[in-house]
Amino acid sequence: MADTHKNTEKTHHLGLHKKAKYFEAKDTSSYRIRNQSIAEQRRSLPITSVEKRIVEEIKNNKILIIVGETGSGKTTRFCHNGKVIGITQPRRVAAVTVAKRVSEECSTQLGQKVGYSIRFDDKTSKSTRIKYMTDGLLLREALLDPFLSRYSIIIVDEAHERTVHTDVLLGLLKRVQKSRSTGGHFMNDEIQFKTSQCQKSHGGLNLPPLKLVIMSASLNAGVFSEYFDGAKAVHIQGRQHPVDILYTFQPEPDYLDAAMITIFQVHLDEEPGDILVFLTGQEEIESVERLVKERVCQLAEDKQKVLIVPMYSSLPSEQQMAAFKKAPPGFRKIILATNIAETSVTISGIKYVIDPGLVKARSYNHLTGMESLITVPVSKAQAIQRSGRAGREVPGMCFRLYPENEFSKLADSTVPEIKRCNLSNVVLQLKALGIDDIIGFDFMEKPSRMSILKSLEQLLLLGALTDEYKLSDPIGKQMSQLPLDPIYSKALILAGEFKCLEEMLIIVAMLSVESIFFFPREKLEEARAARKNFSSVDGDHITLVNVFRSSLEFLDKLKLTINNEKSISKNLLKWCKENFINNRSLRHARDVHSQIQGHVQQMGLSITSCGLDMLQFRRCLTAAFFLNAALKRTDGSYRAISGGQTVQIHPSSVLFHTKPECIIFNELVKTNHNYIRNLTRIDPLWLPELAPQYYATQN
DNA sequence: GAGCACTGC
Repeated sequence: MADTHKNTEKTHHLGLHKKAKYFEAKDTSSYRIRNQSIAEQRRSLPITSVEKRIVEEIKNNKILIIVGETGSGKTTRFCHNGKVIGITQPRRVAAVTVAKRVSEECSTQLGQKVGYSIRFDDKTSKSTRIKYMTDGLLLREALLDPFLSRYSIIIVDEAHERTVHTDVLLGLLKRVQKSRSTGGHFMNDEIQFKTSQCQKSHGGLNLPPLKLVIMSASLNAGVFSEYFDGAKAVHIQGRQHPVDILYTFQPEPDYLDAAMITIFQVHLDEEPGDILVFLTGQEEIESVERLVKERVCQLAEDKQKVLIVPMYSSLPSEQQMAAFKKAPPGFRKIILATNIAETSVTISGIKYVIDPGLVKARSYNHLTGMESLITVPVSKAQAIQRSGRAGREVPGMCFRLYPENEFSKLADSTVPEIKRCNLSNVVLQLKALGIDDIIGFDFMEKPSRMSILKSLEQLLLLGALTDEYKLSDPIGKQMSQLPLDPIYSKALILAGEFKCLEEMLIIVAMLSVESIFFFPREKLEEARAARKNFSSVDGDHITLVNVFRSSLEFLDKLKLTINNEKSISKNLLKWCKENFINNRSLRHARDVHSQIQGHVQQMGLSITSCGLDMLQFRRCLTAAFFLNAALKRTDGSYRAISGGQTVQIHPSSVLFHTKPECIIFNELVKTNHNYIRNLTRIDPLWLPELAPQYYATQN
């Protein structure tokens, strides 16, 4: 009863507080003004004539910064001296879709003149001259070809996103460009040696200069220009429709409530058009979905035509597709989305954006090695990106659920990822590229000295570096070749010695993907029962091995009776559903598994199994993950040995109820508590025995 | 008793 009353009161409240009261309409919003002023200040050109100009600019400049929504592909219609133009993207899906579009525009078959290359999927050939790829992949290529000799031009798209890969790539490209114009003197001896061999095979030709184009949607081109020694920046006006930005008069104490009110205000008062609401996570989306559904029922019948669609990454792909479907005639679609709708997916039909201005972001404490997910205010750039989602097809509106003076207090842009993550992988790759002075490396934005030192220390403990902090041979070299977290690469090398490489390959594949199990709220008991079939008393690692092997057995049996690819994957999907396993994650794990298997075979490691001797496997896990050990306290919590933090077993672990005395774990994440995930029980005496370099001096 | 978003020859 009380609930109903509350609800009607709120609905009423909506009626009273019309737009003009609740929101301050900023028709001459800072957003539009800013767009305008760029157009005035810089020589902005309509998109059709821009192409010619850019080709001209690339001819005349070694480096060019292009700012604005360019419509990727416009700049890539030419190439020279039989070399390749490489275009990098932060995301796989972007690399694929842009490549497809450009190859269609050129009327060529994908994979011929225009192709793409991403992990697990290479659509290029000898005749490919325009190659789209992920930036991470180009970094990997640089390990084999340090001068990127195949490329004449490299275009880095979406540079404003400042992912770790983009930042490292920019540093590398700056260096490669300098060395290609000075004949390679810039690189150290080892790389010069590699290059001279490489050049011999190219008939001793000197490499032509490398041209760079940096594309950024950010309004702040200055940082890129400055980094590339005052490189020329060209501004291009976007093809966005105007978006009216509306702010609240007062700060909203409860942003979910404010979001609810706004959803209904738009639905009842504004003309047709879909609504996109930015929320922070799955839980929040589920609860808002329930609340909206409840309140819709209380509306007049002709106002009940709404379609509510949740959208977040861990949603099974069939359900994600629902967000892309058009709403039935007369219906309004309301999409409740995480950050995924900010850049990763584009949903058509959106006219209204509701933005509480918050995001759940990963932060990393390099002192404790602890990652945490915290809800923080978005940056100005993020808020602008979000509001832009309303103006892709028609003029739109964006409701920011905070006052305008709060907007001005937001940070201009999000802190680049390289300043808030574990750098072990970055450091290892730079070392493998022959860059020994990591602290002196010309990063666009330098990570803290502390976090670099911490990574060097970790790599030293893993044996990837010598006492002089040089890449060790063979361990460090092998580790750098594997596309894995360094600690997983080390685990594979160790597993070769422990004769359980087969099992460890499965583990690193399963740990490298998103969550394998899922526990839907409404079928929790069923899901738990399903997992019991795979559970091991030893912990999550062996449980994951059991899942992987069971799925392969099932797949093999299927292949004996059916030879229709489609029907096989349909059956596998059914098997996954029955077992509450995420089909996408499992497929991804199979891909990682076969890729890494190829790598370790090439390295000459022999893939042997420990059979039923799980003791041996657990000892190997201990030798590999000794840095992540924890001891039980009397109260049932745990103490992480290396960092000293108090931690708890994550409820998703098979050891949640068992609580063994001593465990090793793979992940330490702070959400509501300090949770450790993916555990195996071990004997504490194994630690000084198997990791004396770390535990011999400790107690 | 619980899961922001990306990504890797």
